[in-house]
Amino acid sequence: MSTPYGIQITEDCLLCKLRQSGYFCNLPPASLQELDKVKYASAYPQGAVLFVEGQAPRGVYMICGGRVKLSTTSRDGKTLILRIAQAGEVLGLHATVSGKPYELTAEALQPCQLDFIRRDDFLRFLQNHADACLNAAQHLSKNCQSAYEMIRSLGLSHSVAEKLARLLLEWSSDGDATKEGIRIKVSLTHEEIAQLIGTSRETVTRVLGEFRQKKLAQLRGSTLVILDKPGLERMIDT
Amino acid sequence: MSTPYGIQITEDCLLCKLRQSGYFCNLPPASLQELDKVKYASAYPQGAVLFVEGQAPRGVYMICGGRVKLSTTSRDGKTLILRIAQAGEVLGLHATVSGKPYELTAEALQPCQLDFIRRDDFLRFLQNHADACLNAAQHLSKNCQSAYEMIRSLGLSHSVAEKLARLLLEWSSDGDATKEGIRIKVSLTHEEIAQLIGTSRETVTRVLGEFRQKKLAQLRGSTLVILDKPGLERMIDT
DNA sequence: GCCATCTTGTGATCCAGGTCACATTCGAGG
DNA sequence: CCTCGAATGTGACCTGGATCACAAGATGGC
Repeated sequence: MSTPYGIQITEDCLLCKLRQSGYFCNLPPASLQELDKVKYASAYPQGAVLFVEGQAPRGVYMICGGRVKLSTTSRDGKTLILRIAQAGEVLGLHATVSGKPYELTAEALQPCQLDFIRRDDFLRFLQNHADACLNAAQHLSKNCQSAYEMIRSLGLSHSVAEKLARLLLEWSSDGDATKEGIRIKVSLTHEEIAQLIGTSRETVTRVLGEFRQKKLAQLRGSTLVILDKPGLERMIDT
Repeated sequence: MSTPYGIQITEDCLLCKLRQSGYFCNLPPASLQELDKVKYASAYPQGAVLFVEGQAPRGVYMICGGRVKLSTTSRDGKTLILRIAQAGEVLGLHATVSGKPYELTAEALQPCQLDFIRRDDFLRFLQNHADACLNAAQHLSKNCQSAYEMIRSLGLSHSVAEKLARLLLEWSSDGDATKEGIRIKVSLTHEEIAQLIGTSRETVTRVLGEFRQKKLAQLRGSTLVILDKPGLERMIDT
Protein backbone atom coordinates (compact mmCIF):
# COMPACT_ATOMS: atom_id res chain seq x y z
CA MET A 1 0.00 0.00 0.00
CA SER A 2 1.26 3.44 -0.86
CA THR A 3 1.80 5.72 2.10
CA PRO A 4 1.98 9.29 0.92
CA TYR A 5 3.84 11.64 3.24
CA GLY A 6 4.84 8.65 5.32
CA ILE A 7 1.54 8.01 7.05
CA GLN A 8 -0.91 5.13 6.99
CA ILE A 9 -4.38 5.93 5.78
CA THR A 10 -7.20 4.16 7.53
CA GLU A 11 -10.03 3.99 5.04
CA ASP A 12 -12.70 2.35 7.15
CA CYS A 13 -13.88 4.17 10.28
CA LEU A 14 -15.47 0.97 11.60
CA LEU A 15 -12.07 -0.71 11.71
CA CYS A 16 -10.24 2.34 12.98
CA LYS A 17 -8.53 1.91 16.34
CA LEU A 18 -8.16 5.59 17.13
CA ARG A 19 -11.74 6.18 18.15
CA GLN A 20 -12.06 7.11 21.79
CA SER A 21 -14.23 9.16 24.05
CA GLY A 22 -14.23 12.80 23.11
CA TYR A 23 -13.56 12.01 19.49
CA PHE A 24 -16.25 13.17 17.16
CA CYS A 25 -16.17 9.79 15.43
CA ASN A 26 -16.95 8.00 18.69
CA LEU A 27 -20.45 7.12 17.55
CA PRO A 28 -22.70 4.07 17.64
CA PRO A 29 -21.98 1.68 14.73
CA ALA A 30 -25.13 2.61 12.80
CA SER A 31 -24.23 6.31 12.68
CA LEU A 32 -20.58 5.54 12.04
CA GLN A 33 -21.50 3.49 9.02
CA GLU A 34 -23.48 6.41 7.62
CA LEU A 35 -20.57 8.72 8.27
CA ASP A 36 -18.27 6.34 6.46
CA LYS A 37 -20.40 6.63 3.34
CA VAL A 38 -20.08 10.38 2.99
CA LYS A 39 -16.50 10.98 4.09
CA TYR A 40 -13.41 11.23 1.93
CA ALA A 41 -10.22 10.05 3.62
CA SER A 42 -6.95 11.53 2.51
CA ALA A 43 -3.45 12.46 3.60
CA TYR A 44 -1.98 15.93 3.66
CA PRO A 45 1.68 16.96 3.82
CA GLN A 46 3.12 19.26 6.45
CA GLY A 47 2.23 22.84 5.64
CA ALA A 48 -0.92 21.95 3.70
CA VAL A 49 -3.60 24.59 4.05
CA LEU A 50 -7.03 23.03 4.48
CA PHE A 51 -8.99 26.24 4.34
CA VAL A 52 -8.40 29.95 4.65
CA GLU A 53 -10.39 32.43 6.70
CA GLY A 54 -13.02 34.14 4.62
CA GLN A 55 -13.65 31.19 2.28
CA ALA A 56 -17.19 29.87 1.95
CA PRO A 57 -17.52 26.67 4.00
CA ARG A 58 -17.07 23.59 1.86
CA GLY A 59 -17.46 21.17 4.73
CA VAL A 60 -15.69 19.76 7.75
CA TYR A 61 -12.41 17.90 8.24
CA MET A 62 -12.13 15.27 10.93
CA ILE A 63 -8.58 14.86 12.18
CA CYS A 64 -7.62 11.19 12.23
CA GLY A 65 -3.95 11.83 12.87
CA GLY A 66 -1.51 14.71 13.02
CA ARG A 67 -1.83 18.26 14.36
CA VAL A 68 -3.36 21.25 12.69
CA LYS A 69 -2.74 24.92 13.43
CA LEU A 70 -5.78 27.20 13.48
CA SER A 71 -4.96 30.85 13.06
CA THR A 72 -6.26 34.23 12.04
CA THR A 73 -4.31 37.05 10.44
CA SER A 74 -4.83 40.79 10.38
CA ARG A 75 -4.51 42.78 7.19
CA ASP A 76 -1.04 43.96 8.16
CA GLY A 77 0.24 40.43 8.53
CA LYS A 78 0.14 39.93 12.29
CA THR A 79 -0.92 36.37 13.01
CA LEU A 80 -2.65 34.93 16.03
CA ILE A 81 -2.83 31.17 16.57
CA LEU A 82 -6.12 30.20 18.13
CA ARG A 83 -5.51 26.57 18.77
CA ILE A 84 -3.50 23.52 17.82
CA ALA A 85 -6.08 20.88 16.96
CA GLN A 86 -5.38 17.20 17.52
CA ALA A 87 -6.78 13.83 16.44
CA GLY A 88 -10.49 13.47 17.12
CA GLU A 89 -11.34 17.09 16.52
CA VAL A 90 -13.49 18.45 13.75
CA LEU A 91 -12.31 21.47 11.80
CA GLY A 92 -14.57 24.01 10.17
CA LEU A 93 -17.51 22.96 12.30
CA HIS A 94 -18.85 26.40 13.13
CA ALA A 95 -18.58 27.65 9.55
CA THR A 96 -20.26 24.53 8.25
CA VAL A 97 -23.07 24.65 10.77
CA SER A 98 -23.72 28.36 10.47
CA GLY A 99 -23.09 28.68 6.75
CA LYS A 100 -20.85 31.69 7.39
CA PRO A 101 -17.31 31.84 5.96
CA TYR A 102 -14.52 30.00 7.73
CA GLU A 103 -13.33 32.23 10.58
CA LEU A 104 -9.89 30.71 10.76
CA THR A 105 -7.13 29.33 8.60
CA ALA A 106 -6.21 25.68 9.08
CA GLU A 107 -2.71 24.49 8.27
CA ALA A 108 -1.19 21.06 8.87
CA LEU A 109 1.73 21.26 11.30
CA GLN A 110 2.85 17.79 10.27
CA PRO A 111 1.71 15.13 7.82
CA CYS A 112 -1.95 14.46 8.64
CA GLN A 113 -4.72 12.11 7.84
CA LEU A 114 -7.99 13.95 7.54
CA ASP A 115 -11.47 12.86 6.56
CA PHE A 116 -13.39 15.44 4.61
CA ILE A 117 -17.19 15.61 4.61
CA ARG A 118 -19.05 17.93 2.26
CA ARG A 119 -21.25 20.52 3.91
CA ASP A 120 -24.62 19.29 2.64
CA ASP A 121 -23.75 15.69 3.42
CA PHE A 122 -22.65 16.67 6.89
CA LEU A 123 -25.74 18.73 7.66
CA ARG A 124 -27.98 15.93 6.43
CA PHE A 125 -26.02 13.52 8.58
CA LEU A 126 -26.52 15.70 11.66
CA GLN A 127 -30.23 16.06 10.97
CA ASN A 128 -30.72 12.32 10.78
CA HIS A 129 -28.46 11.34 13.67
CA ALA A 130 -29.31 13.06 16.91
CA ASP A 131 -26.33 11.41 18.62
CA ALA A 132 -23.92 12.87 16.09
CA CYS A 133 -25.62 16.23 16.37
CA LEU A 134 -25.12 16.20 20.11
CA ASN A 135 -21.51 15.25 19.52
CA ALA A 136 -21.17 18.21 17.20
CA ALA A 137 -22.70 20.46 19.85
CA GLN A 138 -20.19 19.13 22.34
CA HIS A 139 -17.31 19.86 20.02
CA LEU A 140 -18.59 23.35 19.37
CA SER A 141 -18.88 23.83 23.08
CA LYS A 142 -15.26 22.73 23.50
CA ASN A 143 -14.22 25.24 20.88
CA CYS A 144 -16.09 27.95 22.76
CA GLN A 145 -14.40 26.96 25.93
CA SER A 146 -10.93 27.15 24.50
CA ALA A 147 -11.81 30.48 22.92
CA TYR A 148 -12.96 31.80 26.29
CA GLU A 149 -9.75 30.54 27.83
CA MET A 150 -7.80 32.49 25.25
CA ILE A 151 -9.87 35.61 25.82
CA ARG A 152 -9.14 35.36 29.52
CA SER A 153 -5.44 35.03 28.78
CA LEU A 154 -5.38 37.95 26.37
CA GLY A 155 -7.69 40.23 28.30
CA LEU A 156 -7.02 39.59 31.95
CA SER A 157 -3.28 38.99 32.09
CA HIS A 158 -1.08 41.67 33.55
CA SER A 159 2.06 40.65 31.75
CA VAL A 160 3.45 38.42 29.06
CA ALA A 161 5.01 36.27 31.77
CA GLU A 162 1.55 35.57 33.09
CA LYS A 163 0.20 34.67 29.65
CA LEU A 164 3.10 32.35 29.01
CA ALA A 165 2.65 30.73 32.40
CA ARG A 166 -1.01 30.12 31.58
CA LEU A 167 -0.03 28.52 28.28
CA LEU A 168 2.60 26.25 29.83
CA LEU A 169 0.17 25.17 32.52
CA GLU A 170 -2.45 24.42 29.90
CA TRP A 171 0.10 22.25 28.10
CA SER A 172 1.26 20.59 31.29
CA SER A 173 -1.94 18.53 31.48
CA ASP A 174 -0.86 16.44 28.50
CA GLY A 175 2.74 15.87 29.50
CA ASP A 176 4.54 13.01 31.23
CA ALA A 177 5.69 13.40 34.80
CA THR A 178 9.41 12.61 35.23
CA LYS A 179 11.69 13.02 38.21
CA GLU A 180 12.91 16.43 37.05
CA GLY A 181 9.45 17.69 36.14
CA ILE A 182 6.65 17.43 33.64
CA ARG A 183 7.99 16.71 30.19
CA ILE A 184 6.01 17.91 27.17
CA LYS A 185 6.70 17.67 23.48
CA VAL A 186 6.03 21.04 21.85
CA SER A 187 7.09 21.35 18.25
CA LEU A 188 6.61 25.06 18.07
CA THR A 189 9.06 27.88 17.48
CA HIS A 190 9.25 30.92 19.74
CA GLU A 191 7.55 32.77 16.93
CA GLU A 192 4.59 30.41 17.06
CA ILE A 193 4.41 30.56 20.83
CA ALA A 194 4.35 34.34 20.53
CA GLN A 195 1.43 34.08 18.13
CA LEU A 196 -0.39 31.84 20.59
CA ILE A 197 -0.30 34.45 23.33
CA GLY A 198 -0.38 37.58 21.22
CA THR A 199 3.09 38.95 21.83
CA SER A 200 6.39 39.33 19.99
CA ARG A 201 8.98 36.65 19.38
CA GLU A 202 11.71 38.54 21.21
CA THR A 203 9.59 38.82 24.32
CA VAL A 204 8.90 35.08 24.30
CA THR A 205 12.63 34.40 24.09
CA ARG A 206 13.28 36.77 26.96
CA VAL A 207 10.52 35.46 29.21
CA LEU A 208 11.50 31.85 28.53
CA GLY A 209 15.02 32.81 29.54
CA GLU A 210 13.63 34.34 32.71
CA PHE A 211 11.68 31.15 33.46
CA ARG A 212 14.84 29.10 32.96
CA GLN A 213 16.74 31.37 35.32
CA LYS A 214 14.06 31.07 37.97
CA LYS A 215 13.96 27.30 37.46
CA LEU A 216 10.29 27.40 36.56
CA ALA A 217 10.45 25.78 33.14
CA GLN A 218 12.93 24.95 30.44
CA LEU A 219 12.54 24.63 26.69
CA ARG A 220 15.27 22.62 25.03
CA GLY A 221 14.77 21.87 21.36
CA SER A 222 11.22 20.68 21.13
CA THR A 223 10.89 19.38 24.68
CA LEU A 224 9.53 21.55 27.38
CA VAL A 225 10.11 20.62 31.00
CA ILE A 226 7.97 22.18 33.68
CA LEU A 227 10.27 22.31 36.70
CA ASP A 228 8.09 24.18 39.16
CA LYS A 229 4.39 23.98 38.43
CA PRO A 230 3.31 25.67 41.68
CA GLY A 231 5.71 28.47 40.88
CA LEU A 232 4.08 29.00 37.51
CA GLU A 233 0.65 28.88 39.10
CA ARG A 234 1.68 31.59 41.50
CA MET A 235 2.35 33.86 38.54
CA ILE A 236 -1.26 33.86 37.42
CA ASP A 237 -3.08 34.54 40.67
CA THR A 238 -1.40 37.80 41.48
CA MET B 1 -52.09 40.36 35.96
CA SER B 2 -49.13 41.19 38.16
CA THR B 3 -46.12 42.51 36.31
CA PRO B 4 -43.07 42.20 38.51
CA TYR B 5 -40.22 44.57 37.66
CA GLY B 6 -42.52 46.24 35.16
CA ILE B 7 -42.44 43.62 32.44
CA GLN B 8 -45.07 41.36 30.95
CA ILE B 9 -44.47 37.67 31.26
CA THR B 10 -45.48 35.55 28.32
CA GLU B 11 -46.21 32.12 29.71
CA ASP B 12 -47.01 30.25 26.53
CA CYS B 13 -44.28 29.96 23.89
CA LEU B 14 -46.85 28.96 21.27
CA LEU B 15 -48.62 32.29 21.65
CA CYS B 16 -45.44 34.31 21.94
CA LYS B 17 -44.96 36.94 19.25
CA LEU B 18 -41.24 37.40 19.75
CA ARG B 19 -40.17 34.28 17.95
CA GLN B 20 -38.21 35.01 14.81
CA SER B 21 -35.45 33.55 12.73
CA GLY B 22 -32.25 33.15 14.67
CA TYR B 23 -34.12 32.74 17.93
CA PHE B 24 -33.52 29.44 19.60
CA CYS B 25 -37.26 29.12 20.19
CA ASN B 26 -37.97 29.40 16.47
CA LEU B 27 -38.93 25.75 16.22
CA PRO B 28 -41.68 23.72 14.57
CA PRO B 29 -44.86 23.63 16.72
CA ALA B 30 -44.36 20.04 17.84
CA SER B 31 -40.92 20.74 19.30
CA LEU B 32 -42.04 24.05 20.72
CA GLN B 33 -44.84 22.36 22.59
CA GLU B 34 -42.36 19.96 24.13
CA LEU B 35 -40.13 22.85 25.09
CA ASP B 36 -43.08 24.60 26.69
CA LYS B 37 -43.58 21.63 28.98
CA VAL B 38 -40.12 21.70 30.52
CA LYS B 39 -39.43 25.42 30.76
CA TYR B 40 -40.01 27.73 33.69
CA ALA B 41 -40.83 31.30 32.73
CA SER B 42 -39.93 34.06 35.13
CA ALA B 43 -38.92 37.67 35.44
CA TYR B 44 -35.67 38.98 36.86
CA PRO B 45 -34.85 42.48 38.08
CA GLN B 46 -31.98 44.55 36.79
CA GLY B 47 -28.75 43.36 38.33
CA ALA B 48 -29.99 39.80 38.91
CA VAL B 49 -27.19 37.25 38.60
CA LEU B 50 -28.36 34.16 36.74
CA PHE B 51 -25.21 32.16 37.24
CA VAL B 52 -21.63 32.68 38.25
CA GLU B 53 -18.53 31.30 36.53
CA GLY B 54 -17.37 28.13 38.18
CA GLN B 55 -20.83 26.92 39.23
CA ALA B 56 -21.98 23.51 38.11
CA PRO B 57 -24.41 23.88 35.21
CA ARG B 58 -28.02 23.79 36.37
CA GLY B 59 -29.46 24.35 32.93
CA VAL B 60 -30.03 26.98 30.27
CA TYR B 61 -31.84 30.30 30.23
CA MET B 62 -33.58 31.47 27.09
CA ILE B 63 -33.82 35.23 26.87
CA CYS B 64 -37.36 36.29 26.01
CA GLY B 65 -36.78 39.95 26.70
CA GLY B 66 -34.11 42.22 28.12
CA ARG B 67 -30.34 42.20 27.85
CA VAL B 68 -27.86 40.15 29.81
CA LYS B 69 -24.18 40.83 30.41
CA LEU B 70 -21.81 37.87 30.15
CA SER B 71 -18.50 38.41 31.86
CA THR B 72 -15.49 36.77 33.42
CA THR B 73 -13.38 38.07 36.28
CA SER B 74 -9.80 37.45 37.30
CA ARG B 75 -8.85 36.76 40.87
CA ASP B 76 -7.67 40.32 41.36
CA GLY B 77 -11.01 41.75 40.35
CA LYS B 78 -10.37 42.78 36.75
CA THR B 79 -13.51 42.08 34.71
CA LEU B 80 -13.88 41.37 31.03
CA ILE B 81 -17.29 41.47 29.38
CA LEU B 82 -17.58 38.83 26.71
CA ARG B 83 -20.89 39.71 25.22
CA ILE B 84 -24.18 41.44 25.79
CA ALA B 85 -26.81 38.82 25.03
CA GLN B 86 -30.22 39.78 23.63
CA ALA B 87 -33.66 38.24 23.21
CA GLY B 88 -33.59 34.91 21.40
CA GLU B 89 -30.25 33.80 22.78
CA VAL B 90 -29.64 30.89 25.07
CA LEU B 91 -27.40 31.33 28.09
CA GLY B 92 -25.33 28.61 29.67
CA LEU B 93 -25.52 26.48 26.55
CA HIS B 94 -21.91 25.33 26.44
CA ALA B 95 -21.79 24.49 30.13
CA THR B 96 -25.05 22.60 29.90
CA VAL B 97 -24.03 20.66 26.81
CA SER B 98 -20.54 19.82 28.01
CA GLY B 99 -21.37 19.34 31.68
CA LYS B 100 -18.44 21.55 32.64
CA PRO B 101 -18.91 24.49 35.02
CA TYR B 102 -20.31 27.74 33.67
CA GLU B 103 -17.42 29.63 32.10
CA LEU B 104 -19.03 33.03 32.47
CA THR B 105 -21.13 35.07 34.83
CA ALA B 106 -24.52 36.21 33.58
CA GLU B 107 -26.11 39.35 34.98
CA ALA B 108 -29.30 41.11 33.86
CA LEU B 109 -28.56 44.60 32.56
CA GLN B 110 -32.24 45.47 32.80
CA PRO B 111 -35.43 43.76 33.90
CA CYS B 112 -35.61 40.54 31.91
CA GLN B 113 -37.95 37.73 31.12
CA LEU B 114 -36.08 34.46 30.98
CA ASP B 115 -37.20 30.89 30.54
CA PHE B 116 -35.19 28.39 32.52
CA ILE B 117 -34.81 24.76 31.46
CA ARG B 118 -33.19 22.20 33.73
CA ARG B 119 -30.11 20.50 32.35
CA ASP B 120 -31.46 16.96 32.17
CA ASP B 121 -34.73 18.13 30.63
CA PHE B 122 -32.83 20.18 28.10
CA LEU B 123 -30.46 17.39 27.10
CA ARG B 124 -33.37 14.98 26.73
CA PHE B 125 -35.14 17.57 24.63
CA LEU B 126 -32.13 17.93 22.34
CA GLN B 127 -31.78 14.18 21.98
CA ASN B 128 -35.37 13.79 20.90
CA HIS B 129 -35.60 16.82 18.65
CA ALA B 130 -32.95 16.91 15.96
CA ASP B 131 -34.19 20.32 14.78
CA ALA B 132 -33.68 21.81 18.23
CA CYS B 133 -30.29 20.16 18.47
CA LEU B 134 -29.25 21.75 15.21
CA ASN B 135 -30.54 25.06 16.53
CA ALA B 136 -28.42 24.58 19.61
CA ALA B 137 -25.40 23.85 17.44
CA GLN B 138 -26.08 27.02 15.50
CA HIS B 139 -26.23 29.06 18.67
CA LEU B 140 -23.01 27.54 19.93
CA SER B 141 -21.45 28.34 16.61
CA LYS B 142 -22.59 31.95 16.96
CA ASN B 143 -21.02 32.07 20.40
CA CYS B 144 -17.78 30.77 18.94
CA GLN B 145 -17.89 33.35 16.24
CA SER B 146 -18.34 36.22 18.63
CA ALA B 147 -15.56 34.81 20.80
CA TYR B 148 -13.24 34.67 17.78
CA GLU B 149 -14.19 38.23 16.94
CA MET B 150 -13.20 39.26 20.44
CA ILE B 151 -9.92 37.36 20.23
CA ARG B 152 -9.13 39.17 17.02
CA SER B 153 -9.90 42.47 18.67
CA LEU B 154 -7.80 41.73 21.74
CA GLY B 155 -4.92 40.04 20.00
CA LEU B 156 -4.51 41.77 16.67
CA SER B 157 -5.29 45.40 17.46
CA HIS B 158 -2.42 47.85 17.58
CA SER B 159 -4.13 50.35 19.81
CA VAL B 160 -7.13 50.95 22.00
CA ALA B 161 -8.48 53.30 19.34
CA GLU B 162 -8.55 50.40 16.93
CA LYS B 163 -10.31 48.12 19.40
CA LEU B 164 -12.90 50.76 20.13
CA ALA B 165 -13.44 51.38 16.42
CA ARG B 166 -14.02 47.66 15.94
CA LEU B 167 -16.57 47.65 18.73
CA LEU B 168 -18.45 50.67 17.42
CA LEU B 169 -18.55 49.19 13.94
CA GLU B 170 -19.86 45.93 15.35
CA TRP B 171 -22.62 47.90 17.05
CA SER B 172 -23.35 49.98 14.01
CA SER B 173 -25.06 47.05 12.31
CA ASP B 174 -27.99 47.25 14.71
CA GLY B 175 -28.47 51.00 14.67
CA ASP B 176 -30.80 53.30 12.76
CA ALA B 177 -29.47 55.45 9.97
CA THR B 178 -30.34 59.14 10.42
CA LYS B 179 -29.20 62.20 8.50
CA GLU B 180 -26.39 62.92 10.93
CA GLY B 181 -25.23 59.31 11.11
CA ILE B 182 -26.02 55.89 12.50
CA ARG B 183 -27.81 56.19 15.82
CA ILE B 184 -27.41 53.37 18.33
CA LYS B 185 -28.77 52.94 21.81
CA VAL B 186 -25.98 51.75 24.10
CA SER B 187 -26.80 51.71 27.78
CA LEU B 188 -23.28 51.10 28.90
CA THR B 189 -20.91 53.18 30.98
CA HIS B 190 -17.38 53.94 29.89
CA GLU B 191 -16.32 51.44 32.51
CA GLU B 192 -18.36 48.71 30.84
CA ILE B 193 -17.09 49.65 27.39
CA ALA B 194 -13.57 49.41 28.79
CA GLN B 195 -14.34 45.91 30.06
CA LEU B 196 -15.63 44.96 26.62
CA ILE B 197 -12.33 45.79 24.94
CA GLY B 198 -9.95 45.00 27.77
CA THR B 199 -8.72 48.46 28.64
CA SER B 200 -9.11 51.05 31.38
CA ARG B 201 -12.02 53.41 31.85
CA GLU B 202 -9.85 56.51 31.56
CA THR B 203 -8.54 55.41 28.20
CA VAL B 204 -12.06 54.85 26.89
CA THR B 205 -13.01 58.36 27.97
CA ARG B 206 -9.95 59.76 26.25
CA VAL B 207 -10.36 57.83 23.02
CA LEU B 208 -14.06 58.65 22.83
CA GLY B 209 -13.08 62.29 23.21
CA GLU B 210 -10.61 61.86 20.39
CA PHE B 211 -13.31 60.29 18.19
CA ARG B 212 -15.60 63.22 18.95
CA GLN B 213 -12.87 65.68 18.00
CA LYS B 214 -12.21 63.89 14.76
CA LYS B 215 -15.96 63.75 14.06
CA LEU B 216 -15.89 59.97 13.86
CA ALA B 217 -18.45 59.15 16.54
CA GLN B 218 -20.19 60.76 19.44
CA LEU B 219 -21.55 59.30 22.64
CA ARG B 220 -24.15 61.48 24.34
CA GLY B 221 -25.89 59.93 27.31
CA SER B 222 -26.87 56.50 26.16
CA THR B 223 -27.05 57.26 22.45
CA LEU B 224 -24.10 56.70 20.24
CA VAL B 225 -23.97 58.34 16.84
CA ILE B 226 -21.55 57.04 14.26
CA LEU B 227 -20.71 60.13 12.21
CA ASP B 228 -18.07 58.71 9.91
CA LYS B 229 -18.22 54.98 9.43
CA PRO B 230 -15.59 54.85 6.67
CA GLY B 231 -13.30 56.85 8.92
CA LEU B 232 -13.68 54.27 11.68
CA GLU B 233 -13.11 51.47 9.21
CA ARG B 234 -9.90 53.09 8.12
CA MET B 235 -8.64 52.79 11.70
CA ILE B 236 -8.72 49.02 11.64
CA ASP B 237 -7.00 48.26 8.34
CA THR B 238 -3.76 50.01 9.05
C1' DG C 1 -34.93 70.68 45.86
C1' DC C 2 -30.88 68.64 47.82
C1' DC C 3 -27.60 65.48 49.08
C1' DA C 4 -25.02 61.13 48.13
C1' DT C 5 -23.35 58.46 44.67
C1' DC C 6 -22.19 57.18 40.29
C1' DT C 7 -20.27 58.72 36.04
C1' DT C 8 -17.18 61.42 33.10
C1' DG C 9 -13.17 64.38 32.11
C1' DT C 10 -8.24 65.45 32.51
C1' DG C 11 -3.37 66.01 34.00
C1' DA C 12 1.03 63.76 35.48
C1' DT C 13 3.91 59.85 35.88
C1' DC C 14 6.05 55.57 34.72
C1' DC C 15 7.25 51.20 32.79
C1' DA C 16 6.23 46.76 30.12
C1' DG C 17 6.96 45.37 26.08
C1' DG C 18 7.06 46.44 20.93
C1' DT C 19 10.47 47.35 17.55
C1' DC C 20 14.88 47.52 15.28
C1' DA C 21 19.38 45.87 14.80
C1' DC C 22 22.61 42.58 15.22
C1' DA C 23 25.26 38.35 16.91
C1' DT C 24 25.06 33.59 17.58
C1' DT C 25 23.56 28.91 17.17
C1' DC C 26 21.15 25.16 15.11
C1' DG C 27 19.99 21.86 11.72
C1' DA C 28 18.93 20.03 7.24
C1' DG C 29 20.66 19.12 2.63
C1' DG C 30 24.27 18.57 -0.49
C1' DC D 1 31.96 18.36 6.68
C1' DC D 2 30.39 22.64 4.97
C1' DT D 3 26.89 26.02 3.91
C1' DC D 4 22.98 28.61 4.20
C1' DG D 5 18.66 29.84 6.00
C1' DA D 6 15.95 29.56 9.98
C1' DA D 7 15.65 29.95 14.90
C1' DT D 8 17.33 31.98 19.05
C1' DG D 9 19.59 35.34 22.13
C1' DT D 10 20.43 40.13 23.53
C1' DG D 11 21.01 45.23 23.75
C1' DA D 12 19.02 49.97 23.13
C1' DC D 13 15.31 52.86 22.53
C1' DC D 14 10.71 54.77 22.72
C1' DT D 15 5.89 55.00 23.44
C1' DG D 16 1.00 53.68 24.43
C1' DG D 17 -1.64 53.17 27.84
C1' DA D 18 -2.10 51.74 32.90
C1' DT D 19 -2.45 53.95 37.12
C1' DC D 20 -3.22 57.52 40.54
C1' DA D 21 -5.41 61.58 41.89
C1' DC D 22 -8.71 64.85 41.58
C1' DA D 23 -12.38 68.00 39.53
C1' DA D 24 -16.73 68.43 37.55
C1' DG D 25 -21.16 66.76 35.91
C1' DA D 26 -25.10 63.82 36.00
C1' DT D 27 -28.75 61.17 38.48
C1' DG D 28 -31.95 59.49 41.39
C1' DG D 29 -33.84 58.69 45.98
C1' DC D 30 -36.40 60.86 49.44
